[in-house]
Amino acid sequence: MRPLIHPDVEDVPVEAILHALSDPVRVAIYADIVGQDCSQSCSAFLHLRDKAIPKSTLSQHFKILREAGLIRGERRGVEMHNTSRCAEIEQRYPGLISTIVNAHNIQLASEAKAAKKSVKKAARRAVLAV
Amino acid sequence: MRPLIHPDVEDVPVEAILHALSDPVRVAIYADIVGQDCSQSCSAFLHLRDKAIPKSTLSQHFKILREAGLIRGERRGVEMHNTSRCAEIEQRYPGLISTIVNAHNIQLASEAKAAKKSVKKAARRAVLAV
DNA sequence: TTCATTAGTTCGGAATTTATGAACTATTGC
DNA sequence: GCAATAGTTCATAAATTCCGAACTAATGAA
Repeated sequence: MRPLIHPDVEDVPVEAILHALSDPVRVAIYADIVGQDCSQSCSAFLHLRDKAIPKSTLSQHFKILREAGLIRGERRGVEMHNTSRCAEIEQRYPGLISTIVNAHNIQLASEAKAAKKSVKKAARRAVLAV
Repeated sequence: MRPLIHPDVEDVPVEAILHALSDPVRVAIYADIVGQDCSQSCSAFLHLRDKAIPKSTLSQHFKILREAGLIRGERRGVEMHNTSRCAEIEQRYPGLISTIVNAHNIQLASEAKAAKKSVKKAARRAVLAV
């Protein structure tokens, strides 16, 4: 097995970072890792496993996040420990990570709101249908 | 010819914005359009035409930027007038556009520096080779 | 040690996306 | 009308991404 690649943040073009975070599964994973304040983490993917994302795909996603300099992965025995490298990126591209994660959270919030509304609408329809 | 699509910013997921800006040609175009303060613009692409980017490809790039809600395109006679929709995006995702454009500029600056260095190195090599 | 289990990677081909030349549309000016 | 210009669309070639199957590497139990 090849060793994991962790590029110097200086060598990562912004496009690579944006590309890494332009996938819904990857932003979700990344926001999750950043969210738990760079501390513990067994693998942010257990709750994604349910969503039927095959592990080979997840492995690729983690690789892309790693090679965009976004996360650091360390083998801990049989499993992987992933931590965010936000401090390093902050140094090179100030504000980038926090605004993106923030935007992602805004989106999650508005999705949740929309879902609630559509439930209400469905309920209203159900009432009208009686 | 189909009419141009300009989605409501509310309907654009962050991923679409990040994806649109994860291409070197597109960030360059977009940074350029944002750069000229949402005012004039004939088409930010004249200087890219030199770089041998075919016009069908450029057309696609503009389409992707438009459909990510990043720019507004208006036909003005035979040509296109493109303006940034940064104010609308700022409202929904505060700071997102400015930090990304900023990061892009930081990268351009460091690339310019690296290029200068490598010129100096080449010059040094040339001297040593005499 | 050997076997089984768990976590993750790698490989290869299918599915999807992107790039681009050629043909087309729409507008302007002659 | 015709020619020129700016941009779009279409079809297909090229590049990416997805994902199942096979593999590796570490752990624990027998």
